[in-house]
Amino acid sequence: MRNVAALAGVGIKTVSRVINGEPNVSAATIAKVTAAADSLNYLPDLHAGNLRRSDRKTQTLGLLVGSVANPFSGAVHRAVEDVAAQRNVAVFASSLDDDPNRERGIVSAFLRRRVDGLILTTVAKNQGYLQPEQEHGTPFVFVDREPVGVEADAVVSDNAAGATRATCHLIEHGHRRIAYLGDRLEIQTARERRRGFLEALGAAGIATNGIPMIDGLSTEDSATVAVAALLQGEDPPTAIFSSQNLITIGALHALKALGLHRSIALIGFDDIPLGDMLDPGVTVIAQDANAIGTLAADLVFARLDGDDTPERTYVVPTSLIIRGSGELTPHD
Amino acid sequence: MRNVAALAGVGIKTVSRVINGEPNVSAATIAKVTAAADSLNYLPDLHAGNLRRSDRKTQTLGLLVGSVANPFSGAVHRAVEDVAAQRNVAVFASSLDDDPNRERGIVSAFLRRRVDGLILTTVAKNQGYLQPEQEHGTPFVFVDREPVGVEADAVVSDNAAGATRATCHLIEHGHRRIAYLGDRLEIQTARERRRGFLEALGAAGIATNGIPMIDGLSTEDSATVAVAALLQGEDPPTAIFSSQNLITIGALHALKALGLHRSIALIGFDDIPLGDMLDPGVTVIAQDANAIGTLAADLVFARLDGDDTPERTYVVPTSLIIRGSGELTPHD
DNA sequence: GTGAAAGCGCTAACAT
DNA sequence: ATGTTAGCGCTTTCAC
Repeated sequence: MRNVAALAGVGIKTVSRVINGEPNVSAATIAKVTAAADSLNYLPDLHAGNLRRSDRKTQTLGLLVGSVANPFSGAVHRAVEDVAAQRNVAVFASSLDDDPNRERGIVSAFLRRRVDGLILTTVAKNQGYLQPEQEHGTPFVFVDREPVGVEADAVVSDNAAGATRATCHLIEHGHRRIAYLGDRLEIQTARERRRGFLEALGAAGIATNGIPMIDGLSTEDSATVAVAALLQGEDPPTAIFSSQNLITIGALHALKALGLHRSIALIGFDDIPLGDMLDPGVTVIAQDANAIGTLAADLVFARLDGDDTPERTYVVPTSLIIRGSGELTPHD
Repeated sequence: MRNVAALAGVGIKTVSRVINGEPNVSAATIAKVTAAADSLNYLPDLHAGNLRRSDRKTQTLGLLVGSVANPFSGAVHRAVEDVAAQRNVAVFASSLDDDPNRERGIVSAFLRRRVDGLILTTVAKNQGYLQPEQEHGTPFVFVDREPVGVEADAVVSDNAAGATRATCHLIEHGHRRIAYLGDRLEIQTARERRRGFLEALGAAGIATNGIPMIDGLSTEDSATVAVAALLQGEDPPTAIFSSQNLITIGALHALKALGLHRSIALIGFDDIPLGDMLDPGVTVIAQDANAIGTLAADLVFARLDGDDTPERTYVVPTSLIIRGSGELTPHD
């Protein structure tokens, strides 16, 4: 900036004014400064400016998701980016892999870089460690899972209701012996979906003891193995409710390998890519990742703009997408 | 930091030494400073430090991809992040949507934030605008597409060879009338894959005039429409080579809607999710997104570590994954 | 082993 | 309409 000022033959503050589009600079001066800046390929240092700027905003957001390689996370990320881009805000993205030990390290890496706000999918038992930073004024929005130990906005799917809907759909198609495939119980959404499943069975008067329930599935392969064992064991289920996209894909592999994909019903929570192209199509409870990401970003910016209404949890509805696999009956 | 120094009863420089793990501080002082920092929830400001630090490294990388919601981009992103995380480097990710007008804006947003290096999938005709920044010492690595107008490292798939391989595979299965579905010709990879396709036909002595070739497909829907028209027109092909994952998915929809998915052969460039679960399975030329991302990140860090060997392009091999759709014959 | 002073690139506050 | 001075939070340099 000094060099630009020297080349343009003006003071450094005038350059600052031109760069930031501040008023009270003559057109001739603007032209001189712009020309000098261009010829030197000058790009202002956002962080140096921020150091002294009164609002202290870095125009940066931190986003923590399950994995940037996961389609659900990717869709959320994209929605957040689109909102942020309109305000010239850049987005840091990190993958958590549902590892509670990485959580604090990643958050602190964001905070050291003085992000203006954070959008987080967390997995640690408690997010109380964020409280000092929150009091300091940094807004947090949790997505997919609600925080524990700190009051903050959260955007989640209606996990229990969606699971109930899926289960009722299977029951309506005549199923009584429905297996449940779940993620690790540390994860809040897994517990919610599990609860919704059990409530549907209860409401239909189906005894839940003896129902095959497998928790703790965290990878596609573990689901494939578990489902294969289940279907080849005694008294196999006539339908399966799978509570997460990778688990659904694992279950599909097992069903296909055993040639049972046209006889055992399946509904998955979370849509899967090309679910409409399989035979039968895969019936799912779809989350609206785009709506979730957009809302989360809007909330962060609203807080940054001074919104100080009480923190709350926003529930984004899921939808049942009927494609065939969930409509198989026990007699197929 | 001042507050920490005051609370610990030491000078500010001593706090700096403790935070950065510099030597020549007594154990007792370290303990005092650490306690003070903890009680104040102190987190150093990375950018303020960087302003005066001699190496001027922000521990930040910029990544520009097609879209963070695209599975290929997501896999590249994840690989880059994993390499960066080992060095405590955070990653900015932005989506380009193959829009040349957005390219410079995003790059300049990264540069204003003084990223240490850039990994870019570009689409503008020319990247000469990066030259001043490159001379200034910022390393660039291009992924998926080579740059024009600037000498820089690039990591690409063997696009032409992969397309040739796919086409030969179809020819070996008896096809002579093979349709080509391509992305917009502004995109370098699209041109390379097109070239590979034509070379395979030429080598087999198949006349290329009259072969149905459709370029400029950029969305799934446009591919569906184009393929439907192609198959219902006069003299339809017996096989299709699709040059990109979204196009392949669009083609699959058209084939299925017309009930031709078991009679028209199809090979796609780029793997697609659940390609193994469809019926028939989708034969593809798969890119190794993980290898591409890892190599690109390794190259950026090598440059940052002082590697000054000549810039070059690295070619990552693709692989043919046989699943059924590419092995249908003209008589099926 | 420790601290004081200067300065990184920029903006706020106050001149002129 | 423009420039000057101080200072953001930190590291450098150098003195103690």
